[in-house]
Amino acid sequence: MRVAPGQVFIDEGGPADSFFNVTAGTVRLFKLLPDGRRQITGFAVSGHFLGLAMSSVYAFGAEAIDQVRVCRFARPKLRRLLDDFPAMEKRLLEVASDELIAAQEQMLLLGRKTARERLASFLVAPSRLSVACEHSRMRLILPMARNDIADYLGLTIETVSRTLTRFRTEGLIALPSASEVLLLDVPALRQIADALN
Amino acid sequence: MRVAPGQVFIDEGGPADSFFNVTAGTVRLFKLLPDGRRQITGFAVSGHFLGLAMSSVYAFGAEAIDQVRVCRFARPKLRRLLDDFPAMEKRLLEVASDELIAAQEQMLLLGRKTARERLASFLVAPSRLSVACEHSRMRLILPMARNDIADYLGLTIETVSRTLTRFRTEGLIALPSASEVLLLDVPALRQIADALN
DNA sequence: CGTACGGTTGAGTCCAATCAAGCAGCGTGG
DNA sequence: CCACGCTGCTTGATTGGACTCAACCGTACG
Repeated sequence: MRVAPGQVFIDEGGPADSFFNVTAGTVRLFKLLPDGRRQITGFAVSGHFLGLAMSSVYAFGAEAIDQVRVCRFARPKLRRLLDDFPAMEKRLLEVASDELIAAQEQMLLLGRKTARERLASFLVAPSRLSVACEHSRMRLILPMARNDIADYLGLTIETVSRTLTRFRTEGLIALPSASEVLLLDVPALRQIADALN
Repeated sequence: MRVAPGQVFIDEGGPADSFFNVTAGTVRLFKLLPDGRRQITGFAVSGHFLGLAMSSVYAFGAEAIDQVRVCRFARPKLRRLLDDFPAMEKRLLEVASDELIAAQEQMLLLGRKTARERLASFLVAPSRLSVACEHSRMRLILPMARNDIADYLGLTIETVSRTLTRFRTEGLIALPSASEVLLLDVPALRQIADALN
């Protein structure tokens, strides 16, 4: 199934009749408040499972950031698949367990870290697949916009922008273009992320 | 296994060699930053599973709030148990899935809700087992201190206190004692919690 | 060339944090 | 029994980091 950029293919509160496996592109997962405030709970890239919530309605929405491809399984089909391959269940438990750990890390970030620490954590997150990586440097391509980063980190777009330019003036990063970040001092950023100062 | 109040029985970063099932009391699960900032990621009461993280080290700490009893399984024993009873695996997946949903809800709270909304959410949370419940009122007994509530909601103890007294002056709650809360207008609190105003 | 959109930058505000007293409950020991 | 100190909670005054509001900039695109 192909999903165009900006298209919502899971809507929060809707009947959870399907299960997805992302095979290409980047997806944002989010929750909304009635007045429009949004919290992005995570980004899903190739390989991620979506909608493994064993509940009747989706607890979050999912929207394609760029061109996305997903494998869609109807819920009964998934059930049969799980019955036929018990190893699949074990795998899903592992995945859920990893996501739980990531979620707890994110709670720490949202509840207790400063804007500076949040941005640093975001940049050096292990999930962030670097394009190029030489000694203590790394080149990142961010598929998401500032808006998404802000809603992921519990900040505003302005604070994200300001904090990034501050990192730039401090020589910690470079910003060749809006969607590209060069980490010039990964150890320093990691130190900020973990509040070791 | 009995755990005395205040005793840490899972420490973050320690080798994850055991799996626990809480059978009595209340446990706080938390993550720490090097400078002492704490985020409580959840409270576990009777029936909750702990340490199902399929990783080699615990991603969070666990500490008894009051007198706690837990069932402890060594990791290999759990493995055998899962192999013998595949239904157990299914059950664990359900549990993990539910916790993931709760974690996402908490991310929304921590990232986007105001102090007022956070406290209201905390008070009317479905997990909160009411002692007495008549029409739109409810009596709660909180096993945790203000400190724990603050660290759970990403606030300070002072803000928790102030917000609760504000609810009191507004006639939404009563505070017979520090560990007791009477919800006088659950619908109104629910409305605040979900930002429907 | 003009418009639109995403990002940056600046000025001012505000909500929650910090700093600092006070207060109430409670177990201890004189 | 009551002063004492301890601990947890509340309340007040002030600060500050992130938000809000607003202008500006640059790139993409019709």
